Amino acid sequence: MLRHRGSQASPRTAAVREAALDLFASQGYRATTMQDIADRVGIRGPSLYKHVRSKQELLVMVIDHTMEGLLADQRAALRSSDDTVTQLIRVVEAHVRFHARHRREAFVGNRELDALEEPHRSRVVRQRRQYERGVRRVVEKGIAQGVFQARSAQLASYAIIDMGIGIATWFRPEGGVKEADLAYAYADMALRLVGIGPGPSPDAGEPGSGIAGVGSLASSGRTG
Amino acid sequence: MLRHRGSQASPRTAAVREAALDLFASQGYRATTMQDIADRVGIRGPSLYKHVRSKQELLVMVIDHTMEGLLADQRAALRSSDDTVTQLIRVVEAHVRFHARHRREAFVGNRELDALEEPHRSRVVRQRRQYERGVRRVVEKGIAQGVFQARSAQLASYAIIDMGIGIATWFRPEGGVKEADLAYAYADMALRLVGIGPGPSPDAGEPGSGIAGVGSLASSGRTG
DNA sequence: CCTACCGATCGGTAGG
DNA sequence: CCTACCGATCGGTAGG
Repeated sequence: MLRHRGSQASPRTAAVREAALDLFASQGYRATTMQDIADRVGIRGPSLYKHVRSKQELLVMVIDHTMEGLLADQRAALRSSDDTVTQLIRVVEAHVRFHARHRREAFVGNRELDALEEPHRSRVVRQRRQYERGVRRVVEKGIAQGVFQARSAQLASYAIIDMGIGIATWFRPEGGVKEADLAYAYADMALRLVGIGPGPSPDAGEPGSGIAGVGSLASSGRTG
Repeated sequence: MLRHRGSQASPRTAAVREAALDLFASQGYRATTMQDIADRVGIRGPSLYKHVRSKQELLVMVIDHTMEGLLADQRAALRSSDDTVTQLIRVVEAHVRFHARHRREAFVGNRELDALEEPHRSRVVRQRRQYERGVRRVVEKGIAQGVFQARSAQLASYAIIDMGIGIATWFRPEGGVKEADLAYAYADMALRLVGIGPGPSPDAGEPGSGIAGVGSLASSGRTG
């Protein structure tokens, strides 16, 4: 899932993209200079232009690639079943797994959307709306079928999406929370959110323990 | 709640802070020039330095003010009752109301944390941890008392906080969703998340209608 | 609060 | 992939 497009280009070009992704995630797009990227790769600044047309192109590639992966994963989840509950579970799990596995990409896609020049920004905004619609339709279908209860399908789907997006902010693979456990926990919470209450079996987790090892990407802090 | 500190200074100074807040929210801190701020206020760029020491100081003021307001609201919510369910409801409602009412502030506080120089950044990160702890402790207490069921207090509180943060991204006061309704809806969802299932009375909302008028701050798009 | 201006940074190009 | 370098931008200061 989400094999780096860069792996088809020269190794150097792939390294440039990886360096850009990492720096955009940790410092921000505008705070990252072409010099920073070149240093990371071990070449001189101007040499980057042998691999890439502009700094903006690097951002476009990172965000486009991310949105395509996200949408593809969601489509697969939606196609996998006709059962609404199963669909919601899989859509949420795909969402969560993506944000855990591709934290930097998701983080950049969220924070640097404004740094995208037209027409790229508008295209990505459309893709994001489409992605949100995918979640909302499942919630609406469940409500119509009487299997979900929710005050507002719109608010419930925003809440579900936003809690998943937050994962990219604090999740750390080394932190001890396994991606699968995270996906299951969030799917359970999403189901509860829409009025289905299986919840965890009371002895499924260790409630008081919290889950260790939450660190932070870049500056991490959260809330505001 | 959260009266602009600027209102104590000269009207011009207040205008400078307001312009900075608005521009930081819509364009980002780095993308905003002192020239932009001066234009908005109707003075020349260098004249800004009669009101403010630096661009960074403007960001520090915005974010500090925001964190103080957020923490004060949370403390009031926590002090208001000993009942854990009531506390969670009020903490979530305060969180949601703040992110709806002070969207720009919350947005800037979240997105521009990295743009803060030391020691400001570290201080704000500590405040954010404190804020998160406030939510987590209520969840932990509820679990210990047996009134909440959750796999992980940590994950549940992150989910609750993150869904509220998301509000700053899409909420529009003109959008037709009233702040109070938003707060109630999110408090209900938070309760469900921790295993309490009152949910809305089945006829409390219009499920299929979604809620109209969700727009976007700055570029808005979400997810990524 | 203004004009004049500085010093530094930065994305990108020229021309090998 | 490199050296040399340009043009533009920008935060901030000098000195009224």
